[in-house]
Amino acid sequence: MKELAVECNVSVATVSKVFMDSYEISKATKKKVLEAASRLNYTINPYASSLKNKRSKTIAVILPEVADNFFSLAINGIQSVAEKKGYHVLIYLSHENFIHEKSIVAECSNGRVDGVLISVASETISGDHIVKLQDENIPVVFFDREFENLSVAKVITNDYECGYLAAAHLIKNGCKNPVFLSISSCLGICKKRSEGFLAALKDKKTGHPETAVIECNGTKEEDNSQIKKLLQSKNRPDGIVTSVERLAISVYLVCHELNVSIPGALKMVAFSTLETAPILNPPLTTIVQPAFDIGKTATELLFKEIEKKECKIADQIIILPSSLFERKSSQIR
Amino acid sequence: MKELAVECNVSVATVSKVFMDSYEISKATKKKVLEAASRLNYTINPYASSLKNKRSKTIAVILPEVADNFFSLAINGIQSVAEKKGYHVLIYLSHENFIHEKSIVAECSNGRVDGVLISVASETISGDHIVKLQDENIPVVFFDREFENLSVAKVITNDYECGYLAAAHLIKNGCKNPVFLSISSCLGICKKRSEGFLAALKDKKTGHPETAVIECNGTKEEDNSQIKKLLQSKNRPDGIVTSVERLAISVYLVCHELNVSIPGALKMVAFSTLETAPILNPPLTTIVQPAFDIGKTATELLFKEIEKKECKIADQIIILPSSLFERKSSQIR
DNA sequence: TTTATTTACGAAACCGTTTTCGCAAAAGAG
DNA sequence: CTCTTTTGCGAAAACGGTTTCGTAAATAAA
Repeated sequence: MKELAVECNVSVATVSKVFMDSYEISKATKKKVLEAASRLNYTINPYASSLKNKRSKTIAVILPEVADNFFSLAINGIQSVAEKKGYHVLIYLSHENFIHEKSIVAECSNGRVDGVLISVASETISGDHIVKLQDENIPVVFFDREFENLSVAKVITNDYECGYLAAAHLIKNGCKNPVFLSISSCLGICKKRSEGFLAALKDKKTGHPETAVIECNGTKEEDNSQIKKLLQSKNRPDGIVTSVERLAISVYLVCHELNVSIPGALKMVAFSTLETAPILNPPLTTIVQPAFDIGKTATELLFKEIEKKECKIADQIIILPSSLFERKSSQIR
Repeated sequence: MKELAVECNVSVATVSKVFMDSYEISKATKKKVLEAASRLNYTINPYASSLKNKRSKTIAVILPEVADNFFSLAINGIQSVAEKKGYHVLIYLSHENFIHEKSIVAECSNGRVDGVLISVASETISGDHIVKLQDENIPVVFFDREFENLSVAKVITNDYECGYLAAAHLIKNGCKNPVFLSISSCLGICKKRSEGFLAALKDKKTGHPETAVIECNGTKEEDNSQIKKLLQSKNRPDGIVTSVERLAISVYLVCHELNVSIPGALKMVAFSTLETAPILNPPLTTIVQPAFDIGKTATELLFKEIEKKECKIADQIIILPSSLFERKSSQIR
């Protein structure tokens, strides 16, 4: 900037003001400086700028994993609005691990980011790290996976209703013993989905509510063998609802291996945004979350607070409904 | 930091040195300062730090899109090493658009990042923006999708061989007229895969090399209708190799719609890391890239230059082989 | 005991911006 | 033609660290 200043015979203050597009500077000098800048291809140093403004123009996105198609789509939504605002997006992966998530969140509190979007890990058992972040005046928005009972803005889907819907759908189609595969009993998303699921079981007086929610929170191999055992047990279910995408794939793989016919012996509904759902064998009935919109809306909400248009977003809850796509995996045949 | 200094009765210089773990500072004061820091929960301001060191501890990852499972896995690999090094990861999406890619790359040249990992957009028709980046002394590594004829480090897979392998596999299994669905004639990855594909056609004296490479570079809908037309034409292929994941899904969807039997009427091989390949209808023969390792290796290479362990990585090429998983979609029946 | 060296720390300059404040010159008002 | 206001710009002080260099005290060497 100093070089540019001497090149143009002005002060650094003037150059800075040109880049801020200040009204104090005449058209003529603005033009002169900008031309010289592009000639020397000079651009503002973002960190010096951040230091001065206390604005990083960066947000953090904390995800449990990125292999799930849901999160890929959500990232797209997030990116689309961040970019429009001229913001940069830092990605962090918690790998479903609470300790890891805490250390990531801690990294976000020293001014590195202006806001945080987070979908909590399945192993997260406390919201203290999030509260601490808010205490440091960093806006936070949960998207999809919230941690309950916190005064934090959230963009989620209608999990309870969808849990209910999934169970009701299976029961309507003849299931006598449907089960729900959860990944965590702490996770808001799983709790609500399973609660809705159980409510349907009770309403329809079907199945065994006491044992109908099964937790799969191991490695992929552990989950697979757990599912295998489940499908070979004497009280094996005739219907499964999976709470996340990867469990749906596991169930399919196990069924192919054990020759369990879907939907003949087992009907399935999956919470999933899998693009390949219609071309699976058999086509998979899915409850699909509006992943892109969840990401987009959460980011818009975050910016409301970052830009102080709306000072307190903390208690705002936005619910974007999911929808059931009925396919062969859950049909009567 | 100033507050912390007075709290501990030392100078800011000393505090700074404590955090740098300088040998100049005694065990005792280090302990004192660190304790006070955690009590006041103080952490170093990253941007002030970056400004002074000219190190951002951040790398950029530029991707065409994130919906493709390949990139999700690659991000995991990238993140795994960046995290170990204490680096942060900025994600940018080019949406396959060249102009967009250029503006993203430009953003990376003002010190915001210490290095760039890029998988180029399919519409990228020049490498000037990349060269410019290198001129600014920002290390760059291509991963998976390179732009050819540039002196830039790259981590890629054995595309030519795999293209050859795919065609040979189809021909061996009885295809008389296999085609290759490309997304761009400029993209190194597609060029090599299609060249390998064509070489096999010539070697085996099969098919119509002049018309065997078809470019699908439109929207999803445009690609779908192009594929539909292809499968309804009188010279319709009896084998398809798709260069990217999304085209494989498109072909399957179209085949389901048109009732084209796979592998009866059409055999398929896809370049893809789709986790659902074995449970598709029919199971899909894939050539799977070691996505995680490509990301990981590329990042390691990048850090070699960032940390100046190896001054010039520019011409290094690392090839990680892909492997063919034969499934029903390409079998003789 | 004197001199040389090591240890532990502080003062101050600097990294590249932004912003306040002051001040001329130009323009407008009376 | 004087007086006020506006316009256009520069000097300098931050922002929060890092680093060089200097120095006093403690230790070692002679």
